[in-house]
Amino acid sequence: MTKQAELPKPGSKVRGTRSDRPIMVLLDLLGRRWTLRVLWELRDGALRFRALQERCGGLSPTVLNRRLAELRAAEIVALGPQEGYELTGEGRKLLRALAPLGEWARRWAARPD
Amino acid sequence: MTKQAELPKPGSKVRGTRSDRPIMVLLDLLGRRWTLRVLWELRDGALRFRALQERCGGLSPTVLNRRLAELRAAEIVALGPQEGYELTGEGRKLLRALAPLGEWARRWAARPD
DNA sequence: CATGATGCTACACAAAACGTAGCACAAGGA
DNA sequence: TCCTTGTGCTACGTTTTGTGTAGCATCATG
Repeated sequence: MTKQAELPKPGSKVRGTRSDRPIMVLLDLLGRRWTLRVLWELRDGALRFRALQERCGGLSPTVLNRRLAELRAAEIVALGPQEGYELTGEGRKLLRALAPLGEWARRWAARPD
Repeated sequence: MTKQAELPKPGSKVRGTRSDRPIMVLLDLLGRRWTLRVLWELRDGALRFRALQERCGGLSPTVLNRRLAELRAAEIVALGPQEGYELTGEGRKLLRALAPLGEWARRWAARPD
């Protein structure tokens, strides 16, 4: 066993944060490098470790593994033995809550500079 | 003038990402440490530099300044001379797109472990 | 001309992420 | 049996990013 994934959970102090409000915990978790991207890439179904890594532009396995451990500890992502990494029920809800970002990003990218 | 804020914009390659799709650019921007938190803290109105710093648990001015530069370059945040840092019109829309997170986080924190 | 508030920078140190290599295990085929 | 392929994952040296503290320049106020 290696080091336990540092799952931010209410009650424990969060990286640089004194608050234990759920939203802070969540923002901390999602604010780590690649986390949002990983979730996004899982939106259409399960992916195996290496496939996920490739989708994310070949990020280092070190970080991918850590992010996956965190997301699994948070019960947002699960590893199915056949299917690979996939969103849990809650994970899918989270992604749905994140969905408006796609629309916003498209308009944002088209802004006149 | 110091180093230009590395504004991810479509067309430029994004940190570790070869894609120029707007959503990737956005996920990269929001996935930097403290970015989501800073936006969240600005949800109720403008804050001055030091106030914002304190709200974020006293993060270092170095990083806060960099994040603010990025968000200003992205036209998500603006600095009003009297009011302080505040969300732009687009910024407010982005935060509205992010709003469901609060609800999700509350249910998520209450999950039975 | 002090005082306090503003935004911001410098710098030495620590933590996080990167890139590459490779391990242990299991399944499939020769 | 041995070879290959794919699985998730770890080691380790380098680079990038963030931290913590100090302090600067500017401006308004007393």
